[in-house]
Amino acid sequence: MGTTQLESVPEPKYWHLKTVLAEALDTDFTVGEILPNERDLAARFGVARATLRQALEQLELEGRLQRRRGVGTTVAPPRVGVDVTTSRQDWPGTGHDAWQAAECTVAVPSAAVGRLLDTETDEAVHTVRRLRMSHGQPVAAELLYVPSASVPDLPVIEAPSGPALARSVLRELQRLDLAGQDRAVELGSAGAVDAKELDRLPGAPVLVVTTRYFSEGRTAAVSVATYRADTCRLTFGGDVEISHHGQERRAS
Amino acid sequence: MGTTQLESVPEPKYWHLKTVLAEALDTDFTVGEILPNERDLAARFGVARATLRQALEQLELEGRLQRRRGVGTTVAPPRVGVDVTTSRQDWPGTGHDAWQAAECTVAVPSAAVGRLLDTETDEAVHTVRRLRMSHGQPVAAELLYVPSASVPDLPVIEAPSGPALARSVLRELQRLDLAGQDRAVELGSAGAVDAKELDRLPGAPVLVVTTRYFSEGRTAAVSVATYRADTCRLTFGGDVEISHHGQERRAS
DNA sequence: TAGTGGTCTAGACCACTTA
DNA sequence: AAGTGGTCTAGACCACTAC
Repeated sequence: MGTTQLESVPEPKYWHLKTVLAEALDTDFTVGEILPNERDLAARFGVARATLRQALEQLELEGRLQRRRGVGTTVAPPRVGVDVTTSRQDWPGTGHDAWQAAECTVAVPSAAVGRLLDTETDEAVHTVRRLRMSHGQPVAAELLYVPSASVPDLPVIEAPSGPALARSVLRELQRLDLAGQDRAVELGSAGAVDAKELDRLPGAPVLVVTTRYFSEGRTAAVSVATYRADTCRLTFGGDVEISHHGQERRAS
Repeated sequence: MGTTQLESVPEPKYWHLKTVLAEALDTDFTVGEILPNERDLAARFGVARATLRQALEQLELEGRLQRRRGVGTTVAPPRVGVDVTTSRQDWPGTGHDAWQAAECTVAVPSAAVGRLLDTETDEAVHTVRRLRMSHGQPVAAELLYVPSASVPDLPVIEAPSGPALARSVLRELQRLDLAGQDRAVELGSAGAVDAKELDRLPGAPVLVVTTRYFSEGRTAAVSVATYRADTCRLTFGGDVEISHHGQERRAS
């Protein structure tokens, strides 16, 4: 025999299936095309539906497929690159791909966020909820925590409803001069509310971007943004330094 | 009745189970403690093992559990923050938490990498494999692609074996002055080789960090590093500026 | 050898979308 | 109403680890 492999490694069926499907996606399908349904596919490959689904789940995790209940499984477009580099707060409704639909409440943050903010336990902070759109699709849901100390000039007269308060808080925050920021990215799964806003099922994989904004030696605000992991590629373009070839370059 | 919920939302069992388990982890368990086995847990909660496993998978994805075949399920420690900010190539064997065990071959990269490198199709490049350790555990596996043009002074006399070549390539790369870099983070699943080096099963979720290094107006190298998503939190700490009030800040 | 998690099966029913 | 993916079950066997 060929001695190509000692076949000592019994590759799981779903893994092999995933490989076969991935190749098929490259050659026989175009973006947006719908695949046969799971029962047919499973029968075609001679496996149980659960096994077929394990392969599909992996491909969806890698951003190659998109599955929607009641509709079907389609070939996903390449992930969109979303820039996560911001030197100042983005203004809702301003510009190309940005944050939208702000909402604001005042609440006591979780212990973890409270620790990042250096606030007293049980101290309530302004909590702004925003949604980030890209190409008409929601890509991220953010919770922005702003201690009252960061927005001292917030008009107290108006105790407006959500959206108006959100705009006020963002506007006041804008006035602080930002000393710097601090970012972390990790994998998480979407909670119920985030999932609904991102048009995904609860538990969908997300990239959680936690940002601390510094100003005047304090932590002025903390942002926790959850990006759809299936459709997003987070880009950090801002690290290009002033090159010797004359004009300073900046990605994007 | 309480009218608290219209119970119109039949929460999936595994989701509820996950919530219950997450609370139990916080209150009744300590880091490193082993949980009862899956069959017992499933029986205790009155669900099928597959359903219980769905909950455990989510918790593992969130970095709260660690499961090892043949051993059991243990409570995972908090994720370790690994700094992904580098102004120059890290030197293997140099310093605290760094890259180790370099290996090098010469090969034609995938089409996607070739595109990032601006190389000719079918042009072979030096391919350095490194492993990043943190707290004695492997956290990332990297492939560093270096076109020959970036290391022109590489001693051609020595056509050394893997590790020696790797050191040579890294040393030569070190001599280039780095104009800047370009980073992207996305979710992926570990291939067979990465999985083995990271001590995970194939298909394990990873954070793929793709970095382009620029020098002299060209792309000098491309790095594709896959970080264990279950144990790592990628940090970008370098964005804090030295600004005393109101000096120039980069980025607009 | 015993016990663990990983894979796989063949069903069933549910929630959702579309027509 | 028909068709899709999502959830769930009750088994079985396999691969790995540790004793």
